[in-house]
Amino acid sequence: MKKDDQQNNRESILAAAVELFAKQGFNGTSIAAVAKQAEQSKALVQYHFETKERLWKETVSHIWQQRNNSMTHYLGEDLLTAPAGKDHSQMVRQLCKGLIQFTIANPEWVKILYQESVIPGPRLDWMIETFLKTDLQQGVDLVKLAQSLNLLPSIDPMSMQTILIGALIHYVSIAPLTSRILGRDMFSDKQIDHFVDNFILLLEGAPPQRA
Amino acid sequence: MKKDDQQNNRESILAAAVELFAKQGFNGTSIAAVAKQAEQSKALVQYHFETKERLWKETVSHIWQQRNNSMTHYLGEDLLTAPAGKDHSQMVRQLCKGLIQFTIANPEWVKILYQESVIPGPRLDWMIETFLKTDLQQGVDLVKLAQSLNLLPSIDPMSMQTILIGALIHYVSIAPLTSRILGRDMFSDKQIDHFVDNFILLLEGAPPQRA
DNA sequence: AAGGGAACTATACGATCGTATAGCAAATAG
DNA sequence: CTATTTGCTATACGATCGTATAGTTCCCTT
Repeated sequence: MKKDDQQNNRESILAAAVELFAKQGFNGTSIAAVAKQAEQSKALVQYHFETKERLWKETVSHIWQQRNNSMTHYLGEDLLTAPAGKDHSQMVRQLCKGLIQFTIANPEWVKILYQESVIPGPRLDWMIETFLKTDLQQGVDLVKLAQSLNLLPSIDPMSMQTILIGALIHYVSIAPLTSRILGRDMFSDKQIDHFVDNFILLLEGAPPQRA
Repeated sequence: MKKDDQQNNRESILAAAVELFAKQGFNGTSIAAVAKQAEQSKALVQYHFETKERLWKETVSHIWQQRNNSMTHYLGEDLLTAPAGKDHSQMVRQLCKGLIQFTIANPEWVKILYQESVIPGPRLDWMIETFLKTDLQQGVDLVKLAQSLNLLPSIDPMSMQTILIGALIHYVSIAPLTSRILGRDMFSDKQIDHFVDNFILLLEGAPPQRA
């Protein structure tokens, strides 16, 4: 029963760290706060993770691992198992909704990305080498695949990826804010559908003028 | 000579605070660090700004004020003084390039926005009430104006605003990161033009398929 | 030139930060 | 059954955090 307890305690600390690091960032999160959130002693946190930096790295790795698992769940099925027939509009819809819902279900990595990408330093260096290089390549590859299936406009893939990810992530990032200002729940299916519908109109080539 | 000195010292502290709060966030920035950056004593910072929260609020206000001044410079002229003739593509181009270059010239507010929008709390509440409500409304109004001039696709203005701002801000936000990964300077005119050109292709309705 | 107030300094407070270390109980190995 | 390792705790360290307060300098007013 000892090993199990250790795993449970370790994981509960990690889960608490995920929540706090994503919400408050590296500097805003103290080891004591993580310990309190996990209902463990501060000393135990340091026993399992040695230093704050190591705790942070393990936390980010954990977030990215969850993210990658979840990603295949949200995107893999729809895009790859139905490559042929279907309505184009429906497939783009699935892709965009998948990306948004995936981001809503996994908001931590976006928060970490936006918090750390702004601060040059060893943490950003580590993230770039460990995750972001690969991520960028995979994102561009996904766009290329979608373009080859005529799901996305055939503009420069790198630019297309920036626009796609930028628009969708931005929607999710400021959704809590927009919700409060507008008094609507931007995370509701209805609002997401509305946004995606309009985004698709744009992707399919809604002209600036009808004339 | 006393008033002048006071102004200078106060402003040098504010300038230092702008830099540090944008780069490191509220929690990551200490009063001592601001003082050191401004080459002033820590006590002087507290004399002028009382508490850290007040310093932060004045800093954010200062950032937004600069931002609003700069905004009219980057957008006001091009859009409003040439409402009639001109090539449509050229005007959208001006609008997009203007927004990107404006964001590059004023990166602080985006950093503050993305850092704080993620953390629910009194600071976000204050920002929403003081700036963000107005900002959102103005953004949507700008899109409506552009749409009425046939500069942007006539989809839902709110969605259009999210896509436009999201894509452009995202480009700037991860530009340092992309630059390092790809080995190109994404802040160079050449790269910005390339991105904007492709974005315009999308806005003008590059179809998913040519068939 | 006397007085008052504004700009600024020196110094110290308690709290909390991340880290270090010594010890303890229980499980496991020999 | 003893010895060693493992999971965990108790406690304390120096540094730095934001804040508080008393004092000093110097311009401006009258």
